[in-house]
Amino acid sequence: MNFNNRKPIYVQIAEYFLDNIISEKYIFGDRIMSVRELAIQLGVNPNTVMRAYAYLQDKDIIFNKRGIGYFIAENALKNAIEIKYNEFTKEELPGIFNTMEILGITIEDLKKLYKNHKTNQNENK
Amino acid sequence: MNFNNRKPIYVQIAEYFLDNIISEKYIFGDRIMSVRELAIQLGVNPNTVMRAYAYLQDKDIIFNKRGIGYFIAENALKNAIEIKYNEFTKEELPGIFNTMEILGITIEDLKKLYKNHKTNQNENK
Amino acid sequence: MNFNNRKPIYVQIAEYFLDNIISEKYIFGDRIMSVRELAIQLGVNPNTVMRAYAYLQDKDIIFNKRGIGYFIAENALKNAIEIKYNEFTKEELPGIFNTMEILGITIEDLKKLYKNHKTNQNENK
Amino acid sequence: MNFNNRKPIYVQIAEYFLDNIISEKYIFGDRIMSVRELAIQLGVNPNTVMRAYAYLQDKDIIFNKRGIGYFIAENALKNAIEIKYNEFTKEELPGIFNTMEILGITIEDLKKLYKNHKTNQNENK
DNA sequence: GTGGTCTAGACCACC
DNA sequence: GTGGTCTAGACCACA
Repeated sequence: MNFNNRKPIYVQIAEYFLDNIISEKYIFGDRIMSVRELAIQLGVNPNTVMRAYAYLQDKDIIFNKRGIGYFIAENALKNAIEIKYNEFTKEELPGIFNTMEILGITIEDLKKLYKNHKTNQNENK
Repeated sequence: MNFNNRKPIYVQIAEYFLDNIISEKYIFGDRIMSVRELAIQLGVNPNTVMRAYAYLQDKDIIFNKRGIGYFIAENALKNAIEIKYNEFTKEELPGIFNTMEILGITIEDLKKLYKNHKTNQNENK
Repeated sequence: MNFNNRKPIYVQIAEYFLDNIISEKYIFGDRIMSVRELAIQLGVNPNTVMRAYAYLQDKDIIFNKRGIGYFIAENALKNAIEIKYNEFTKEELPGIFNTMEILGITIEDLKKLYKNHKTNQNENK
Repeated sequence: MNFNNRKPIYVQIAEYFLDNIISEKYIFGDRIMSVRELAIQLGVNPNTVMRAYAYLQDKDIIFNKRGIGYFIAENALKNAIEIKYNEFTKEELPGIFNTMEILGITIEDLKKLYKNHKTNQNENK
């Protein structure tokens, strides 16, 4: 995983799980890596992973069996979608729409930018 | 001006000028408020305003006449648009498009969300 | 490090890093002193160091790992040379050449002055 | 006269006189513009001109006849050369030589840069 | 009056 | 521990 500097690392870790739960790579009951393991794999301080897990646990995305590990919760999929969707529409979109108006970018323009985005993505594969 | 907590104040001050330059409320040659003046008006420390002005000067949006004050630079409009546009397409859009794919949101869905956004905006007026 | 009064301290700190990157005393990946550490060592306020670091980061000379510290960036050498060279040829040389013409100093004269300079340097060692 | 922002305006005004005295456009006994006149012509605060004149008077480059005006002093040429030369060799050159060493620029390189400089100058005429 | 630099010290988020 | 932002207040050069 490559971290960018615009968001806290622990947030990026949490998002990684949210995304993979939504795309159902992780499903109810799956055990996820231990804090220590993941920290080593990511080259990151265990506290940072811990913080991501604490966040996910708080949101009912994962749960903890003491002494055993962390597991995907029953409502993980539903909750993950809800979190992501709310964040998207309430936190991100207003700013985006605002900027679009200031710059005079229309939804049609956005469509073109989206196509470019997809093209670039495929090229980098 | 109301500050939100998600971004540093000095960034929000700089953005205020960028936005108003793009909408041509400020044009080439206009003098902007002195550091002290604006600081008092915003209820903020002069250093904080200074930081915003230093950023804008570095980006060729404003320039300084010694002992007199800050003025909108000749290429302010061009540069402001460039900064805002790059910020938008390079920093914000990729994340947005990513989230849209994960959540299965299409450009058509976005259009609807945009209409809602506009409606809410008008209601709050 | 001894500061002179002709330039702001934060500029002199930044130049110290530029020079040492160019002479390859600092290379890609090296961690530099933390803001606080360097501030104490130089007997200077952390804000002043911070300002130098912010400048260097903006110019892609150093980068930050969150919560860990600042490191020499990959293109630090290239960028540092470019900055220094541009500063030299665009800002300093024109004035120098102008003064030389007014005073009737030739490049040959300069060569002699350079030799004196080197001699004095060695005597002071 | 176009001012640049790297030096105080009053210094640039003083330098204008020094240069023109050295090139003997102004000679002993010439009356120079009054403070007010020059201030208006330059679009500058009279205090700023006053400061330049005070500096020049202090260095025995000009003198004042009360109620009449400022005049070029007898030893203006000699003094102007001395000031300019000292400043050049003591203040400017050491820094230049230093930078040259850091960047690995030789006197031969400088010769080429000087030729470019002259070429550009002629093109702009 | 203008900006520019600096200090001292606080508080916060993050690792 | 790390950086980042902000305040309060000082001092200075310059116009």
